[in-house]
Amino acid sequence: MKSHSADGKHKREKENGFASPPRIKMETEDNGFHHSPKHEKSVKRQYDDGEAEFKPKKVKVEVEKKAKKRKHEDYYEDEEEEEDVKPKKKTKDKKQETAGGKKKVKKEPEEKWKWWEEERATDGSKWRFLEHKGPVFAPPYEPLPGHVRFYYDGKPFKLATAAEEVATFFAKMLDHEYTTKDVFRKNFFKDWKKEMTSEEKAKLTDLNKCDFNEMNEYFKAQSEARKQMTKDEKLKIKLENERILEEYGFCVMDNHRERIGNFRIEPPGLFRGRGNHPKMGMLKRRIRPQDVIINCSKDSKHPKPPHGSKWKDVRFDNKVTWLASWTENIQGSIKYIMLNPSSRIKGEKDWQKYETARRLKSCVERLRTQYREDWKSKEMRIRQRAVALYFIDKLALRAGNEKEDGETADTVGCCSLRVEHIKVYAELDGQEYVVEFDFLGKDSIRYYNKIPVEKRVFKNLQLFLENKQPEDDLFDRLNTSILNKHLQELMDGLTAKVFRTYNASITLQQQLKELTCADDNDPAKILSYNRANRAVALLCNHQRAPPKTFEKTMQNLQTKIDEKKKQLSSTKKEFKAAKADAKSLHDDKSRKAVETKKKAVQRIEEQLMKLEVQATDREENKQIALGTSKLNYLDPRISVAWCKKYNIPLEKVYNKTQREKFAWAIDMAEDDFEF
DNA sequence: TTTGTGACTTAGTATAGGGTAA
DNA sequence: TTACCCTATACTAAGTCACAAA
Repeated sequence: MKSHSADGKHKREKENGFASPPRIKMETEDNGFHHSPKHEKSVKRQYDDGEAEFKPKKVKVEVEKKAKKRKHEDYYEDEEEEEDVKPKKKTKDKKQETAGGKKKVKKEPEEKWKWWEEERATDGSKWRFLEHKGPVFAPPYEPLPGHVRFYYDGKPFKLATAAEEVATFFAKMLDHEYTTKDVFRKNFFKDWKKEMTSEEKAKLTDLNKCDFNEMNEYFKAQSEARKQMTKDEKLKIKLENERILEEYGFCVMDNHRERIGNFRIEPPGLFRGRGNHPKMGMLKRRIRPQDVIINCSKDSKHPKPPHGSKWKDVRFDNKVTWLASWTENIQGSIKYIMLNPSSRIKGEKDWQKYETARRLKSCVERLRTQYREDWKSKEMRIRQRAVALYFIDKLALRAGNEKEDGETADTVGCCSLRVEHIKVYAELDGQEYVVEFDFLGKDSIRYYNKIPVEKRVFKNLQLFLENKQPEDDLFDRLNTSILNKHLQELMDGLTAKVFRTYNASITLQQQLKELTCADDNDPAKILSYNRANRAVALLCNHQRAPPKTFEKTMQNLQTKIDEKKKQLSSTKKEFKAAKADAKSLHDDKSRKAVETKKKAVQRIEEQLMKLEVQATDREENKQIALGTSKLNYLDPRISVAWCKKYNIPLEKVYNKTQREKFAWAIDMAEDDFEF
């Protein structure tokens, strides 16, 4: 492929050259050149450094030069490529008109922007030009029709709009287990009261006397009606959604039209934390324009707030990647509108992440030697640090920041493990020095594991546990900040989470090597791939609730398999009979019949084996989620290389979205890529 | 040194919608 | 053509980590 495929050549660079940002205001230099409405067709930029070494640290001036150089080209390519998905915009500004003037040939091979072949900014700026239309707000509340009533203590009770809206949030969730939980109900009722008029407040004093059933039925009927809509009605909605996507779903960042990840503001509703969340049921309030901060370039066409409203603020900060933000009322944290994973800004970062992990690969043995040594340290803090690091490395645990208690579910990671989360056994089931982990991690997913550890680790753990209560910290002299500072000293850019990325990717690579048989057919190879992926998901503890229809699905599959088996045996019989015929008749026709039957047997055998593979795959996947590791931990170049090596269509491994996200890897990885 | 904040990545689940079997 | 099933996508919560402020 590319002579300048990046693999292995960039190891030493500071990944994407974003050194820590000297605070330079840039907007003024920016000066609008990005708008340039020229429409010379994108003659793909030729690189002076065609021989490919990606020069990591160009000085800023050079970056600018390049930017200027391509300013007329790129934006319009994107216009072309979007085209088969979206209806072309008719009106709009000058650039679009000029662009629209070009003849579009639909089936023309698309030319995608290869940002990974371009220089990256080194001054800490994330973009030079940013224009967008702002977020889409949740639709206003539509009061219930008169016949849908809320009852209190068995009698209809008319709620004012504010309280009614919040009541509908609860009504919609009635079938959910959440609404039976004490904490949820308590939080809900408290927040609901805040929305009530004084009369309502006086009257409605007991949630148990509130009857939301009629409302619940109404919403169910509505969703049923939506399903029953005619094709035409559905199409109308679809087109409207496409129109909104077209208008609000994209921005222009540095000459390129890029897809926004989440352009809709989160609608109001009841907060549903995960696990045992102390704030479940609280009211997530409606976000209005005056809550929203817009970020764009000064010289762009600023987004207009909805009629009669104002933004909270409009800023021009190109040191960040977000387009809009607001503060959410449950935890007081900030929510952002950002770009899609297929965008340059996300892709660059992703690529960088894997390059950091690959750098860890080249020094991980040194670090392991070091932490082993540290197990013997005289200092408690160093021993703790070393044991924690061992867990992070060996078990791919998360760092484990401290959390404010009472504010969130009680979950932990490595540094925040408590005494109650581990048990140590000098001997267990015939193994020496076993540690048993049992704790809730991110998203309150349980981590349970029993592993034998080295004797020194074991002795250290015993020491850490001495004289402590169950609720005490296991590593009382350690936190993520201390750990990461240490890691930073060991390798530039190293943090705890790099180990997860590294171990996940290296595991995939090893497993693929181990499991793939060149002689297998495609389905078997793909099963091997999925198994390799599964090994990683297991390592990272990526779980999912078994799909509700799991049992049924498996049953259906089994039925199919049984039928296929029957079909196979009868076809085999026919094959035998045909052979017998041919033997006695010796004519062409019967010989042909033998061939036909033979092929039929083969075909059915193949189908059967496909089904069986599918069943195995599914069964093994029951409680394991592959998506998370595939999307966030596995260097996509490993998968691309594997597909190339074994001639497996990439679509078998990555769906469309994933291929878009990993376009950089697909373009640059050859079959010999080594992580 | 500790605490808080902001930006960004990672996470599981709900649901829309497209394909397929009946 | 409809019902069903499954996948892709949308959604948003919950982490990590750097840096600033106290």
